[in-house]
Amino acid sequence: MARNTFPPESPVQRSAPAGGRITAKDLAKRIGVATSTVTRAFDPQSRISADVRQRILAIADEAGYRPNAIARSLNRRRTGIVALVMGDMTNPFYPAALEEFSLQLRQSGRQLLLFVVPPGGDADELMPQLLQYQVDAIVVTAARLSSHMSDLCGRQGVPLVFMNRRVDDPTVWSVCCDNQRMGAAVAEYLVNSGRRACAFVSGDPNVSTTTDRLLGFERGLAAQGQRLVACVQGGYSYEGARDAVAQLFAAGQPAIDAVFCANDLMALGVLSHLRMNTALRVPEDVAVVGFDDIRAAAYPENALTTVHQPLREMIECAIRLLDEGRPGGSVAESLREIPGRLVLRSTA
Amino acid sequence: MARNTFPPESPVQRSAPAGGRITAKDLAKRIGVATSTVTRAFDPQSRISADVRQRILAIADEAGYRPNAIARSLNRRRTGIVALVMGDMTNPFYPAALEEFSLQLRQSGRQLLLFVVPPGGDADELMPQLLQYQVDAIVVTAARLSSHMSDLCGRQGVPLVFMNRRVDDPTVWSVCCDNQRMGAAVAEYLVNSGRRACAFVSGDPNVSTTTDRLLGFERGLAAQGQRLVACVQGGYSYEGARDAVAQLFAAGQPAIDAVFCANDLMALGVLSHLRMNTALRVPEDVAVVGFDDIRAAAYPENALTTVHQPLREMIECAIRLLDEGRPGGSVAESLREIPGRLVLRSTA
DNA sequence: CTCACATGTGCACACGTTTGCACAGTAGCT
DNA sequence: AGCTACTGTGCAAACGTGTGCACATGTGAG
Repeated sequence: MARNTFPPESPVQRSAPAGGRITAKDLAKRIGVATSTVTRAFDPQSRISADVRQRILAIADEAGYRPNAIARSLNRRRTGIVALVMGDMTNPFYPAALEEFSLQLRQSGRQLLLFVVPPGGDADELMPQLLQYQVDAIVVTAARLSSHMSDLCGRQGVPLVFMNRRVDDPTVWSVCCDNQRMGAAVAEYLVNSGRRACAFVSGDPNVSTTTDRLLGFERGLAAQGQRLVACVQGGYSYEGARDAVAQLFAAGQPAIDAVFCANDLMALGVLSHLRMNTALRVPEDVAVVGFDDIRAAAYPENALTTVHQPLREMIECAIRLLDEGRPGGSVAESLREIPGRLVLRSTA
Repeated sequence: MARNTFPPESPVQRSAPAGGRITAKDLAKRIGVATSTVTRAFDPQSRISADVRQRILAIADEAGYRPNAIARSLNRRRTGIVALVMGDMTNPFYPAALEEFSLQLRQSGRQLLLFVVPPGGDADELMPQLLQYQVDAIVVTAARLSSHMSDLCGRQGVPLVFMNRRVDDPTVWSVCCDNQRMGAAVAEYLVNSGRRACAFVSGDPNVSTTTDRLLGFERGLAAQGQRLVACVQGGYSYEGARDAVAQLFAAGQPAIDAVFCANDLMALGVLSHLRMNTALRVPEDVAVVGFDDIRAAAYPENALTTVHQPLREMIECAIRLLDEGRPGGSVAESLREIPGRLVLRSTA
C-alpha cells in the first residue's frame, strides 16, 4: 500500500488537529475555497456572493464550526471582553448590578470577565492579570483603585469606568446616582414629616458614594435650619451598622428620631437592632431610610423607605461610555449623574 | 541627513505599534536578544541564565511589559479561562458561590468568564458564544442545559461541571451537597421534636437539587412512620414561596406544624407570611427549616434553622474536577457529594 | 471594441506568543 | 586530545484568523 507515503514531503501536514476542533482552513479545504472566503462568510460587512456564503454557513453549521474568538482577537486587536472589577458581593445591590451588566453586555455582543476583590483586598493586584488578557475596557464598582493603576490603564489605552463611585480624575469616567441631591431630598422629607434629630450611618468615610450622600443630607438639613445630630460608621455591612447603631442608642444620645443609612443593607441592620433590642417603634419613634432599593427593602416585614437607584439606566450609561474611549474634558464632564427617586414605604 | 532612509527596503518596519502596547519583540530588540529569550524569561520552567532573566524582567517591568495572554492562548491552545454559567442571581446563595469561585480560580491562576442566564432563559443560547472563546472548562450552576449542548462540549473536549445540580450523564461531572441525606436528617429532627404534620416547599419539580431533598425528606418521614402532608411549589423565590404557603394555610389543611423549604430564600418568604399575616407562632405552632445557610439566615430577626451547604469545599471539589478532564466511569462515579450540616437556630 | 468600473475570490502577510530544533560554548571524563 | 553531556541562545515555524492587494470576470457607456 502507498497509503502512508501519501504526503511524502510535507513536513507537518496534519489536516485534523489534535484538539478535534475544526478550523476555517479545514472547512475551506473541504469546500474548495480559500480560508479568507470562509472568514468573509461570517462577516456581514464583507462582499461575497450570497450563494457561496450560504453554502459555507450551512456546512459550517453542520460541522459545528465557529470562528475562534481568540485568534480573531489577536488579529483585530480587540477581544470583545470587558472586565468588571467588583468588591462587596455581600451587598445584594451588587449582584443585581452584575446580572444587569451581564445582560446588557451580551446584548452588545461582548463578554464579561469578572474579578471579585476579596473583602480586605485591593483591586490593584488584579490589574496586571486583567490587562494581560487585553480587555477592551474596565468597569470598577465598589472597589478601590490606585491612581497609579488608573493611569497604567491610560497608557495602555484601556477605557476605565467607575460605577457607583466618583473619582477626581478627568481621564476616567464615573457613573453615579445624583447622591447629593437625593441626600438632600431625604433630609427635606424627614424634616417635613416632623423629625428633629437625624443621624447618619456611613459606609466608609473615604468613599464618594457615602460622602456625597452625607454632604447632601447635611445641606438639606441646614436648608431647614437643622444640623446632623450623629454620624456613625457601619462599614457597609448589616452587622457593622447594627452594632454601630446599638452603641449610638445605648449612649443615651439626645433622642434620635431618624436614621439615614448609606445603603439598604445597613438600614436592615439598623431595623433589626431597633426591633429586636429596643422598645422603640418604627416609624413612630424612629424613622429609618436606606439607599439602593434592593429587593429585600420591599419585603413587607422590612417595608423600608429608601432611595431607588436606577440600575438599568446607570449601566446603560456605563456601557455607552465604554465606546467613547477616554473622557476628553474636565472632571465635571467625566461624571454622569443619573437621577434617583425616593420610595416611601413604612419605615419613614 | 540619511535619517529617514535608514530602513530603505523593509516594507512595514514599524517598531512601535499603534496601540502603544509594547511587545516581546520590541523588548528583545531593545535588549539585544531574541524574542524567544524574552519568552523564556517569563517561564520559570525554561532554562535560561539567571542574569539574563533578571535583566529582561527588570527592563520589562520598567517598560510595563507583560506577555499578551491572548497570543499565548492561541499558541498553547489553552486560554486559562473558565466559564461560569449561572442563573438565579436573586438567591443570595449564588452570589456567595460566585465570590468563592472567583477567589479560588484566581488562586489557581485562571480567569472567570461569567454568563448570567436571564430569568426565563436557557443556558443553551449562551453556549456558542462561550465555546468561541475557547474556554478551558465550563461550570454550570442553577441553570438548565440541554443534552445536545452538553455533548457539543464533549465533542469539543471541554470539561463540564454541574454544581449544585445533578445530571444523569456519565460524561459530565456533578458536585452537590448530599441532599437526600440532609433531607432525611431534617425529617428525623422535626419528628423527634414532636412535629406531626410536615409540608415541603419545592423549588422546581424538575431540578435534582429540589427533588433529592424532597425524596430524602419523605424517606426520613417514612422511617419514622409519617407521611408528607403537603407539597407546594415556591419557584425558588421569596415571593413565590410566600404566596404558595399562604394558599396552603388558607386552605385550612390539617394543621401543618412544620415546613421544610428547598432553600433559605423561600424559607424567609414563608416566615414572612406566618409572622405578618397569621397568628401562628414560630417555632411553637409551626417549625420552618431552610436549606443553604445564607447570611440572612443568621440574622437574629430570622434565626432560621437550616442546612448548611459547605460552599468552599464544594467549589474546591468542582475546581479540582476541571483538571481531570471528562469523567471516565459510571454516573455514580461522576457525582461528588459533599456532606452538609444541620444548623439549629430558632425556627425549628 | 475599448475603457472605466464594480464584484467576487485567492494569496500572502500580519497579529504576539510558544517551542522544537540546531548549534556554539563550556565542562567533565578517560 | 577526543568524546560525551549539558547549558544557553537564536531561528523559524506554528497557533487560527483578518485584511490589503492583485486579479479575473462581468457590465455598462461611449
